[in-house]
Amino acid sequence: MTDLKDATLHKRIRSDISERILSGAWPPGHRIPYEHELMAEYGCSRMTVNKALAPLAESGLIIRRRKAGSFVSRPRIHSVVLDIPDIPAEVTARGEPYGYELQSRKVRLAGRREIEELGLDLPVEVLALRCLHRASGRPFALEERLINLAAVPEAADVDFMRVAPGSWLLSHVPWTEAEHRISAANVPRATSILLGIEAQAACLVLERQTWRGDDRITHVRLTFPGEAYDLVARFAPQPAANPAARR
Amino acid sequence: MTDLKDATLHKRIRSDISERILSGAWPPGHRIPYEHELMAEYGCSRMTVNKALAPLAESGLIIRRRKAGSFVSRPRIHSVVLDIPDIPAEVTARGEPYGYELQSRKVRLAGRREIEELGLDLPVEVLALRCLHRASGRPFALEERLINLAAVPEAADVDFMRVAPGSWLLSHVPWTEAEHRISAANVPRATSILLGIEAQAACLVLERQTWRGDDRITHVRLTFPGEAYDLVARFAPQPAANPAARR
DNA sequence: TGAAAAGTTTTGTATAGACATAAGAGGGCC
DNA sequence: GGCCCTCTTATGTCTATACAAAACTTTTCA
Repeated sequence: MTDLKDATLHKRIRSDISERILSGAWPPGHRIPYEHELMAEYGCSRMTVNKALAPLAESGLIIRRRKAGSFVSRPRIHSVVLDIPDIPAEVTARGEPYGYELQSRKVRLAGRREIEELGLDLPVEVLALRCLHRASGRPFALEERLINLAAVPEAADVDFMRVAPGSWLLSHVPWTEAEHRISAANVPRATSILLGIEAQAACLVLERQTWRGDDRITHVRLTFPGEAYDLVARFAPQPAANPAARR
Repeated sequence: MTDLKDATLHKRIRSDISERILSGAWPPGHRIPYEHELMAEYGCSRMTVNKALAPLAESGLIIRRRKAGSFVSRPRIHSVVLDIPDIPAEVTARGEPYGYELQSRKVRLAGRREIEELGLDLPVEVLALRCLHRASGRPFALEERLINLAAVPEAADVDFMRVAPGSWLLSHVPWTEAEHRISAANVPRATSILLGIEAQAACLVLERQTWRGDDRITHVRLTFPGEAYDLVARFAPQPAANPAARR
């Protein structure tokens, strides 16, 4: 019951409770002790109990209702923390030498399809980049990226032969929102040739759209050969670190 | 600066600060005001300021050091909350009629490959299920599931003709950990026939392994026709609700 | 000069009390 | 029975205070 790992009292109360919930000892719907009962049990003040319970309510593990009490929440949380890869870091983390190659770079007005991908209304100057990431010399991912030069004019002067656009953007442009779309696709022949795979082989496609406030910063499509790549998300419900890993 | 949406003071302080960080006004490394400065600015007690800042530190957006102060943390968080679908809910949420069909059900000793998928050491009795989920009559997902009967003996008596195994497990068996693997694959011919797609069409494959403590509960592989299905994760860094959606 | 000691500042945790708010429980009235 | 009002109870938020721990700064003393 008393967990010696957690030094402070409110953390110990919190982990005692979440442990009982997650072990199934307290099933969904079960009423957990009132604050004053926990005060008595742990011999502490109500603020301390409240500090233990409030984050459990915020994370959705319990539901609190005035007068009624606190209850283990019914619908089990069903979301997962997915670690989205920064490709150079990802490849080197696997212990493979990382290679990067800028294949094309153009500044131009966004085409119709690109306007849609960037979600813009009117034509705008974009920087269009296509890069190939390699692991141990083999193609690892094809990156097709549009950068909105109206929002990030500095990008026009960066030497993307040397630095990958994802890394540069991540460290130079703050963002407030991102949307990821993960899908499977049969890619066009040109793409399959670049990736060195068969024409009909399935690929994992990760698209990311990034905003800063209302400005669209960038849209990127990463195409991974399906055979060689998985995304792995591990959910350990405690709001601790997220130990995501990849094959 | 002052956000009228957030009724309570500590939430307003919290969102004011995270807003300035996420907009880039306070870049990584920037020292945010001391607690006593925020007390003066908002005219409140230190406990209230602390209640605003503590979750920001816990979520990793800021780093707090005694004597030195609190700072915007350097490495930008790069993970994403992905909403993993409960298929019946998912289909009906799209406004399509949901159909479910149990295709096969067997209790048997786990085969070699299945032992590996369940991560077991020795042979064990499993319940093997194959179900097809339909949306508007069309195949939506193929579910291939193994349930470890040593861990969940009750599953042997459930009528999985009527209730989908995912829904039953979710509401009857608590779990403590889950690992998800997302990949793209060209599926075997038998699967493509079941899903009513071309033999070489790419599919999105979602595998989930669930634990309760050290016991493996279930392993499931969901295969979605790639053309018809995306996973979408929207990252809005506020630790509020996760507004995930799907195409 | 240089290392140890003392002081200062900031965060971390906890207490006790106060008032507000929501909502279930029960009683009385039509 | 059904409806409204009041009473009660549990949570929600906040204050003021206290002491502890960490870490940077200054002073002291060998």
